[in-house]
Parts: sequence; structure tokens; C-alpha cells
Amino acid sequence: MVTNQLNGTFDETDLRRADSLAREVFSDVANKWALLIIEALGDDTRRFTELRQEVEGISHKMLTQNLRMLERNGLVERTVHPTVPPRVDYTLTEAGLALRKTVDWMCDWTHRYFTHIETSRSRFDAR
Amino acid sequence: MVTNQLNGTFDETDLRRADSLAREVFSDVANKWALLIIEALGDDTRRFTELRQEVEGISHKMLTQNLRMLERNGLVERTVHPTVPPRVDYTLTEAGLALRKTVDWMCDWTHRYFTHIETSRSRFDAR
DNA sequence: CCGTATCCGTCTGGATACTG
DNA sequence: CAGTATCCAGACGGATACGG
Repeated sequence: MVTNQLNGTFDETDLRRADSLAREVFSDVANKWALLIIEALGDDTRRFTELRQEVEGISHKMLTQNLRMLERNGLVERTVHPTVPPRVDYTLTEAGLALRKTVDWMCDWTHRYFTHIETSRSRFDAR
Repeated sequence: MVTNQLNGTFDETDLRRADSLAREVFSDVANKWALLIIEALGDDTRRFTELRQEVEGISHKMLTQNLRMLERNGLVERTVHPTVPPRVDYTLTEAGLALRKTVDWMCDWTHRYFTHIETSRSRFDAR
């Protein structure tokens, strides 16, 4: 489980609280769109429509939904400019940036094991 | 996008192939159950039923499904012992172990930003 | 013990239309 | 431009049963 990384600075109930939260956040964040959005945000500030273009194949609905979720968990900051037409900027918070590092590593991994994956797939599919 | 990590040792078509594969693998792997299974496997060898217990809440079906997927992508090795009753062992491959490191980091992250996330959530939910 | 197949409700997620 | 609401097809995922 996700809790075997916990160090022992909490008491019993805190531990259980941390546990269930960790599990919740993990379920929230460990999904395709969320991670792709985080990756797309990078170090910059992005507008809604920019993100929509950069995260290929994402629908309007999924984008708002995931952005709300990321905002709720404190990974993304949303700033609304009261102009006409409205302009909304999204930026990664410090926590978001930290998580992005791990997403970067996942991307690295994908490319490092590119060949391995490809051959393993065709070997598997050959049955 | 996931491709901005590519270094230039491929030609045009290879690049596009690597791109779409990366995207595919990313979609496969970036899901709750897959990551929890990888985390549960750890450095050891696990049997089907052991995994079923360790990954809390996973159903029989989801476990087999994800294990097949991980096997196909070369993250998990499956060895069948021809005994009665049958015994099947699952182990992370080198690629799997490498990916597990990033999952570990994600878990670390969850705990490091525990407080931040919690306060951000209650702040958000207060509206 | 491990795996596959089937059934069937639930939820996801896309398309569309409408507000500020 | 950004966001919300509604509708609905199709995928997901759990329960169950059966086979090796």
C-alpha cells in the first residue's frame, strides 16, 4: 500500500487519517488526464484554451473537471482576470511542481524502455 | 506533451512511432490499479492471491486484467508452476522496478505535501 | 489456486446548448 | 473566453459461475 513510506511521526489516528487521504489523493492524481495536464502546465502559466490544445484529445468537460480537482488538492492555482472577455490563468503550485518532477521521470522511463516495451508487446501479441 | 523528453537520436518516423507508443503506454500505466499493483509487488515475488489481498479493494477481474496489461508491456514477469493446485508467481522486471521508483516518489510526494493538501481541500470545500 | 466468460448495473466522458 | 448543465451511448467494473 501507499502507506509503507510513512515515517513514524504520527500517532495512531493521525496515521489512519494520513493513510486514507494518501489513498484518496493517489486515486485522484493517478489518472491519465491529470498527469498529462500537469505535464502540459510545465513551469509556465497557461490559459484554459491553451491547455485544451496542448493536451491532445482532452474534452472541454474533462479539462475543467480535472483542473477543479487539481485546484482542490492544491496542485494548481487558478487566477481569474475580471476582463471582457474573461481570462483565466492556471499555474502549478510548489506542490504541483514537485509532483511534475515525478511525472517527468515517468516520461523519461517511457523513453528509456521504449525498445523493451515494443518487443515485449509484439512477443505477447504473437499468441 | 510526453514527447518533450525525447532526445534527437531518432529520425522523423521513429519519432512519431515513439511518440504514439509513449502515449499508449502512458495511458495504460497511469491508472490507479496499475500503480498500486506495481507498488504492492515491491522487490519480491507475489502470488495472485497475495496481490489480491495486498491491493486493497481490487476485484479479481481488475487484478487479472491489469496483470495481463503489465505483462504485455514487459513490466511484470509471470511464471506458472505446473503443479496441482496451480501456482503463479508475479515479479517486476527491470523495467518494472525502474517504474516503481517513480511510483515510490509519488508516494513520498503524497506524504510530504500531506498538510498542504489537507488545508487546500478544506479551503476549497468551504465554498 | 488461477483464469476466463458472461451478465448487468454504474459511472464515465463526449457532444451540445446555454449563461456571464 | 471560460464555465455549467443536460443528455445519453458506451466503457468500466463487480458478482457470479464454470473450466483446467
